[in-house]
Amino acid sequence: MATKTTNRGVPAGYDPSRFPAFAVTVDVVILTMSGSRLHVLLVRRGVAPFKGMWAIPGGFKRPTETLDEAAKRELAQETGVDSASLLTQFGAYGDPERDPRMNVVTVAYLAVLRDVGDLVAGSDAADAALLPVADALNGKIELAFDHAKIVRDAVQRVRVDLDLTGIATAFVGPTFTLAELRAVYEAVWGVHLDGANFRRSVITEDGWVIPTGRRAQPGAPGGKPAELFRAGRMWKYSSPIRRSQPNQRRKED
Amino acid sequence: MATKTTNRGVPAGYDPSRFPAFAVTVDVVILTMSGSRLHVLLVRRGVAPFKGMWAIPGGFKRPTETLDEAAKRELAQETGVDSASLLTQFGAYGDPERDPRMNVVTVAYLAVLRDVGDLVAGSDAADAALLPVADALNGKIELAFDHAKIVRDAVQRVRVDLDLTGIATAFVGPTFTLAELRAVYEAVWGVHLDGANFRRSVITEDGWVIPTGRRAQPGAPGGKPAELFRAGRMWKYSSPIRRSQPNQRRKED
DNA sequence: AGAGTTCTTGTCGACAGGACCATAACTTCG
DNA sequence: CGAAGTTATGGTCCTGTCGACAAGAACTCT
Repeated sequence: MATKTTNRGVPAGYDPSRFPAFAVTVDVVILTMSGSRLHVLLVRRGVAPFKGMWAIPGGFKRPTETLDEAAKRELAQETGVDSASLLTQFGAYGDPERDPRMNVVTVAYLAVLRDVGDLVAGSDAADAALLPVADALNGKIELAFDHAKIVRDAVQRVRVDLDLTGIATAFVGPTFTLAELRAVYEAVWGVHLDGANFRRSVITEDGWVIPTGRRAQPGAPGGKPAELFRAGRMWKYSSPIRRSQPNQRRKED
Repeated sequence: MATKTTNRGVPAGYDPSRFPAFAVTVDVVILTMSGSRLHVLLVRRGVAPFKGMWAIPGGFKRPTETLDEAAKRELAQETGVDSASLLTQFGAYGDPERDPRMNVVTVAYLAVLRDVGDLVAGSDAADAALLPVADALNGKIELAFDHAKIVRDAVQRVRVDLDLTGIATAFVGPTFTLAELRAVYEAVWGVHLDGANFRRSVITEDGWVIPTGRRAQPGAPGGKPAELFRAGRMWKYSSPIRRSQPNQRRKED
């Protein structure tokens, strides 16, 4: 236990010049809202292993690009969207047996898009689909590799980011109603928020939402047409809405 | 732009069987409290590149171990501590030029320890030291590779974890005074917390701190001896103290 | 026109959290 | 030993925040 390390912690008997080689991939969990529920973009694998199963899109990192650039490239290839601002790295996965073919370490990114539906249509419909995250989390949809855990971690991350950053605006369009924005918080957190209180929290202090003067078309059952807003500058730093009960006070140990 | 991808997003003209090889390392940012200030464990590099500069400890991941196991092994090698519970992965770094020798992707972990001082003494004193994180962040200490950014991200992470998890108890010993616990929040967040209000927040609801009946020895300037507590079960889920002003309301855009 | 739905404004009360003061219990110094 | 200084602990007060709830406004459908 006295074998101390000076140079980057290389233990005795381990030759640093003959380092083990890994494949490095970048996987992207693409989340979006569809029908007031959270959805994830999945692709169906055409080759073994896990042939025919659903998986999150991804690919090899190239030696000349950064991890962020690789994620941006994968996102553009899969959806055609070129927006790096809502790409967030949230984890790395390197279990030895996670890929039966070889040693592969993957770095996972989270991308939040609004209405990716029409973009998926550009791809082969049989290969890519928008599926509810609830089905992926409860095992109703079986995912290849360790992608179930990756999706679970991504949802966990977006839950936290929702009251730490302004990621909520990435789910909605350039203009939006407060009900649309509220639906994001409700779907991701799985809670119910009072519409009146939500409006007050967002409206009172300025910098969060800016009224456009226009109004949205009411839905099928009618109702008063909602005001249309666009995001203010304050969303870049945090969210005006905070999760009420972050501590669950569970009974079990 | 129509080159669609079906199998894990491998683009046309890119042979997946000849994937680029990377070295994968695991670096550990070891944080601890020393004199009411946040400190980080750094080692001095003995070989090129960046010979003589400070760096965070780390080493190659082995093909047979997971990333978490590699981080745990590195932590044990560096400090002798074998406690996996406070090891948290917080980022992956893979810029092509981050290591001038070869393509290396590193996965960064955060470890929070109490009083690592005596453990460092077991190592060669000239090679490892506990230095204030403030000096590493403001550039007073120049770090090798992109380790300055890694340390910055680690501090950012522990700031967030402090009001989302019970990581505060990892900084203090098995028994502690409320002043010690408060010092953790104050040092990491850089704020001042009222001692009386802090006590009330932690004491009122039970499950957070459990009185041991004993009292601590007062320091040099005297003062009433403080009660000694140990951590309750609620720390496993969240923290009783939350950051007051998460939104800075900055003027600039 | 009337019922149903959604959006929007208003009111009220509970509660958490910060500022502040007073007291207790220890130290060191004169 | 007494006085001054320091820290811990308990108490009060006050303000702002947040949730529940009620009521009106504006639309769609039958």
